[in-house]
Amino acid sequence: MNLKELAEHLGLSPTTVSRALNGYPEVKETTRARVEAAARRYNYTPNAWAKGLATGRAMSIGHVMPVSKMHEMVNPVFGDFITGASEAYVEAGYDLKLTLVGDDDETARYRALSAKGNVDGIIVHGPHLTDRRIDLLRELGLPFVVHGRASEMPADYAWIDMNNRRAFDRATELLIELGHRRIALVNGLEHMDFAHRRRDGFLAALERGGIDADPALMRAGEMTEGLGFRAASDMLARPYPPTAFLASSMVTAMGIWRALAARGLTMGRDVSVITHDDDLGYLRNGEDVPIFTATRSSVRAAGRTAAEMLLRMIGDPGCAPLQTLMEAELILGQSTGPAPRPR
Amino acid sequence: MNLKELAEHLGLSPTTVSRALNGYPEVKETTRARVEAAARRYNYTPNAWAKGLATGRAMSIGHVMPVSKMHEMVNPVFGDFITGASEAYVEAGYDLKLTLVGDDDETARYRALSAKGNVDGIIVHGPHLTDRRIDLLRELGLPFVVHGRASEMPADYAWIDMNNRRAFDRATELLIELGHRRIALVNGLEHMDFAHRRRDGFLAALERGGIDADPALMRAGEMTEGLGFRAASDMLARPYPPTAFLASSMVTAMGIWRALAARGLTMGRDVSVITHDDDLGYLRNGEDVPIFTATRSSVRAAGRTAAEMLLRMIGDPGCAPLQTLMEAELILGQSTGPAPRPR
DNA sequence: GGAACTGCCCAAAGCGCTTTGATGGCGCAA
DNA sequence: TTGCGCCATCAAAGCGCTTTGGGCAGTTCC
Repeated sequence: MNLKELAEHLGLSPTTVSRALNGYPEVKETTRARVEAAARRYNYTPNAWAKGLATGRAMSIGHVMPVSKMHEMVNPVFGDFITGASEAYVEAGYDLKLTLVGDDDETARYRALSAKGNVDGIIVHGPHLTDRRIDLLRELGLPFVVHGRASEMPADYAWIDMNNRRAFDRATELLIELGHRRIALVNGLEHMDFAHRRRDGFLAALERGGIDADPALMRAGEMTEGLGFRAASDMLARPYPPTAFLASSMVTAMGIWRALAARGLTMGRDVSVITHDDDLGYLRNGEDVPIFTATRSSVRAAGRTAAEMLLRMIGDPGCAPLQTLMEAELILGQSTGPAPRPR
Repeated sequence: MNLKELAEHLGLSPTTVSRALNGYPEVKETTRARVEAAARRYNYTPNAWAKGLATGRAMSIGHVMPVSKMHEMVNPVFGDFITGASEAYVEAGYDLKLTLVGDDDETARYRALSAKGNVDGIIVHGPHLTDRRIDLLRELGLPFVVHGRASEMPADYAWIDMNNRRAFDRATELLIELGHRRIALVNGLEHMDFAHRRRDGFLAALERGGIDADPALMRAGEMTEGLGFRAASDMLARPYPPTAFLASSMVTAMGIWRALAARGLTMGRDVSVITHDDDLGYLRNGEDVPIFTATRSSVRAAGRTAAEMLLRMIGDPGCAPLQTLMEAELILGQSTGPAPRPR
């Protein structure tokens, strides 16, 4: 059933039917009601292609996810982020177009996405410290929101980010207050902006605490369970092992915990662990009592807000780039305790 | 830059340019080369909407993910599945359109997706034992592939599935051979088809081993870490605790492991654990040595195959529904060992 | 009573592409 | 020279929708 057929059924012109369905004021209310009833009855849905062609609006948002060549993995927070964003899209009648790209052909894919004209805006995932994608998108004139920031670039674009620096600063500070002096950082890849900022926060707190950073206690890599396990195993085998760990993700923290267990150490008593917790649906940090002391920030909420920001910018092309900074909460769990007395 | 402008630049008609770019035989090779060069130079990309409208093909595949109301979570295997599927789409020039739906409005969303005509096919995620979606899609006449099966429905649709029954049968058999008699199952929600089949396999192996299934040792729920922890904690507190666990996912197994650790039990010695391992990028089951003994099947490979099947079916509408059954491998890790002597 | 609105509806022109059905030019055989 | 077939190209129709620019009543205003 298309518009023309529907119009014939109703004895109206396509014009009027179109206007009735799109809420234009120049149709009589009784006519509109008739049209809407018929549309429902015949299960009429406007053809997306024709509509896109006629209006120039795609009613669709592109999400471009980098997929790491190394582990051929997509960031596990992605599912939650998308879930949040999708709520906003559904409400606004938008579709979500997903593109996964390897690091190589990325700019080409952005260009194509823009030229094909089948997205109204883009969400950029996983920004690096300097990120050419931002310049490219600005040049293409396509509205976009970055999930995260690119610290080394002028900040005149739209972004939503968690205050990574502050979060890790506070977490480190807490460990110092508990008496820890040998604190290890198991971070994400530090060319990724979020990881770089976390490192900054970590180092800032150490410095305030009068503690020299020890490169041997700092590790960065893709945030897998294995990274946590290997990093912790290595560090614990050293002459002056750390008494506390700061981890960039729950799965990494679980790897650290496994390494502790393998050495017969008890988390929260022998060794303290703080992790960042993205509040993922399938990997809650405990139910009533948190397992890990953690800096927590819901990535799902971030997804929803990012989508809302983008939709607002699409709706009002003149508006300045929106920016949102979310603060993480520091929640106390069972994985931290006072530093053990040096033996 | 659109087709008409490009044609004017070249002093050709839009017809010829279109044919040249789409590989039709009736243009001279030298002309084709000229056209292609110009297209590249002016960065011409055909407008997706116009193309879709003219051809009736959407060049886009819909993925419809149910998002569980209970934990507002999307299945964590999703990211990997999509990564696999996306490889096939990129090669074939297809887009991926993602729709997340709550359990309520699902049929409406499928109808809309079909009527809007902006997908050529659909991948159905998370089928239940009986699943109305399959009837609906058949009725809509849209090609589709189900990731999983719906056991209680006629199997004349296209699907790709892992042999869940066999996998859990073998895993249970292994535990029995190791001397375990009190074996617990911590499963996914059993109205989901995969979980139901795993349960069947588990029960079949118990029966062959002459062991009565104990309802107190069977738990089903959303496959979170918390489920594993709670189920194992409860069961271990019972008068006759299990000596082995079978878990439906890695995160659940990690929850079980945490419960063991909390009671001072060592996995692989005091209590054995086997899990299913979807071979997720960020949650590898150990690097060289597997942490868990596991039934393993790559969900990423499944995603890729599902996409290829769907594309083939779209390319050849006459072809019968394709079906693929993948076998899981049973890999030995450190989490299993002989049943301890009863005290 | 005529002019100027207003309310409701319609015809037709696009949007950018594909595809059908010509068209003109050229070589070749009769 | 005429006639035929083939090659390379083109004009125009159409995909299903929105939107511009009327048009025709009926109403209001001076």
